[in-house]
Amino acid sequence: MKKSKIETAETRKRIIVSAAREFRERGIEETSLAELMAAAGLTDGGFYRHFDSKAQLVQESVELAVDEVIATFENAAGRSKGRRAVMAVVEEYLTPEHRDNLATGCILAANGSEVARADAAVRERATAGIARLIDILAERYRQSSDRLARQEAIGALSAMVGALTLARVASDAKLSDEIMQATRRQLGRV
Amino acid sequence: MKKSKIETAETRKRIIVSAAREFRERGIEETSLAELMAAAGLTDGGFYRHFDSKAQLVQESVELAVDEVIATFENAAGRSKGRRAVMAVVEEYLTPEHRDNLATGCILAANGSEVARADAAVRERATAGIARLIDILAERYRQSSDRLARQEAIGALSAMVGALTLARVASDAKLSDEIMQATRRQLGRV
DNA sequence: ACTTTTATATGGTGTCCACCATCTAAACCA
DNA sequence: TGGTTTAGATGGTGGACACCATATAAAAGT
Repeated sequence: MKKSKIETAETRKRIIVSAAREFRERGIEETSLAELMAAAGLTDGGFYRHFDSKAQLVQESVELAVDEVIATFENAAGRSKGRRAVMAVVEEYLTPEHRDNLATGCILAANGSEVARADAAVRERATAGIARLIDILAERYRQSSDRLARQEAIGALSAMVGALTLARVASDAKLSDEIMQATRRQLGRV
Repeated sequence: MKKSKIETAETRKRIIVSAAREFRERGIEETSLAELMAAAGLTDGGFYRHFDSKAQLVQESVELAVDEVIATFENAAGRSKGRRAVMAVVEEYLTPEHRDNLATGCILAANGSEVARADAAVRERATAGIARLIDILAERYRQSSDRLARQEAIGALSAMVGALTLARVASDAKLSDEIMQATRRQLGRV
């Protein structure tokens, strides 16, 4: 049954949004097209009317997820300036809520090691995202007239992604919480 | 053709060693038993003489890989004391060589997001490894009479794992190098 | 109004994978 | 030494997966 152009565009978008969540929740390779289409309320046969391949959907979903982290960083930084703004991002990033909600969280922490092995198109999108996140933090560090703004921004981003990943690996709840808390505090030191 | 007890034990060990490398290189779920057995110089039929399931092999391989990172940390720290020892670890961890050699590198960076989704047995082994790595670094920070030794240790480990993961995602060689260099320098600041 | 186009459903196909049954020859044990 | 056990090879099996052919019905175009 044919749908109108608007509905078709909406369906396509819904598949991407849904995939961006599922990939972060269950992993990219681990999620099948059938699961994805079901999550979007469709059967899997129609998939190829919207995408050439799973690889193409992965690219677009990664791009969307990357845009989401960027928006989250910008939102968290909000109207604050300097280190205050950086710390607002850190405080929102390293929380039990973020740790426990893979589907809506940072793709670099949710799929980091998988993206590192992904095809060039996917890695390029992720790379652009990393560059943007560094810029967002560096800009704030610079507002605190930090001469090593960019270096600190990179160090902070690395620590955030690493800490969240480790906190998710840790099956010991206490250790998991401690990893996030210690990294938060460490980044808060001048 | 039956093999002697010694040979059997050697074969079993060879499969685990080989798997620990392949899993880091290609990913755990992405590596098939047939590939693993071929890499160990065997056909896949005999696999179940040594292991109950792929899950069991994964557990033992992860354990081995975790032991390897721990040994690498201890070795790099060597006879140095305090922050000097920590920096020796960092300088060895955040190098192009480590970045470009997945198979022999840190499992937390190579399989972080995958291990976070793994079964309880695997996560427990990884968790024990994380705890040990933190202890190794904290002990050194304490030698420099750092009152926040444990917090610094956790921050440093998070930054190392995060930076290596991001450096591997980055398809831009310059950015990749910069991520490692900046994180090295950032961790070197007192 | 009527023809053409197309979004999705249904029902495949070929391939890969974890896992298994069986065989064989060598090691083990009495 | 002869019977038993077993490491590993060979050749499955059933299920999952990416992807495809076809049918259908509704939207688009004339």
